Amino acid sequence: MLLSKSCVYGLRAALYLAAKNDGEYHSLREMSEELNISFHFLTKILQQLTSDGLMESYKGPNGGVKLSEKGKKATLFDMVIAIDGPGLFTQCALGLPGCGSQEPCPLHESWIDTRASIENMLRRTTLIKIAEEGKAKHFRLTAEGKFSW
Amino acid sequence: MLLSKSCVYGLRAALYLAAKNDGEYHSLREMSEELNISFHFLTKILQQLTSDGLMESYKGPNGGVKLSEKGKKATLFDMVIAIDGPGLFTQCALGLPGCGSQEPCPLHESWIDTRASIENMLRRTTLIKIAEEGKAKHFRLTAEGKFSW
DNA sequence: TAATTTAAAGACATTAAACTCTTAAATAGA
DNA sequence: TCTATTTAAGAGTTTAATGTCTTTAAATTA
Ligand code: FES
Ligand code: FES
Repeated sequence: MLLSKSCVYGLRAALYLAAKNDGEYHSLREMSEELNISFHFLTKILQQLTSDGLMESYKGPNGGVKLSEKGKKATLFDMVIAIDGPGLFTQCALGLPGCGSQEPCPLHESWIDTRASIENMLRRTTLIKIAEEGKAKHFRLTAEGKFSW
Repeated sequence: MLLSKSCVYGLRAALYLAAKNDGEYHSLREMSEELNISFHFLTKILQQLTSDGLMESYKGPNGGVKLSEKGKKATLFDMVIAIDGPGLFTQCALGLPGCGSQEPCPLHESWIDTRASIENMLRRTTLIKIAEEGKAKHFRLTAEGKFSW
């Protein structure tokens, strides 16, 4: 898969929060149930996004997480970088160490173009924008489509 | 990573054979040493390509593997399908089961375009063509660049 | 202060990918 | 026929990703 499971779960959760778009904290329990993601696993992932500054968390009753100001401006690219790191956008298609025009592998020229088109696609869209669209068009965010924006 | 390690190793080996472009069988021992790939692991991968008809193998002294006729016409896409399967070209970017315009996820429209551009990139080039270019321009095929076409 | 709710942190378990080893089967050549 | 060479097949191991559980810390409510 292009993105790791952690990354996909993080994205779904971020889109959930972006769709709510209230300033409220939403608990991980609520989100894990709505989105059909393991509670503890989701916790791990969102901790990472919180420490990365894309989300803010609050402990105690009525606590939870919400998008930070930074998170509200974030693109899908920012999310992928935060969770999976930059590898997808920097690594050689043949897995060779270092990827550059200095000592390219046979796939280099083709791959850097394709890689850039993936990156552009992810940079193009903010969480908020895609969540608004999802809400308007009733796109699905879970396996069963049972989640309603 | 976009492609699995198995897939990358398979590609490197296929490019090795495509570059030789003699009708000869090349032993797995030779290839694993030239390409810095674990002998036994490479064996597994090439067995798969052989049973898929992209390569032919021959046992005994002076045996080994070579590209089949099908393999000589094969593109990078054919190789990826043979080793990693079609998932990359069919699956939902958010990991949801089934991916189609029937019940799209919020990334669907963006993703199918990007996915197609990956697929086109891989379909565009045959092993032979890319190996010829690699040979002509002395591109590297191993970590240290020690392999010489 | 005490009880409850929630995230944080980290240990632990499971699974799938990556890698290794051993034995069997086919072929060639002495 | 015997031995060496090579792929085939399959079992076994290691490692990294994924998923679960327990304990701790912070905040709220009573
Ligand atoms: S060196 Fe291989 S893709 Fe750049
Ligand atoms: S449904 Fe998600 S990418 Fe097609």
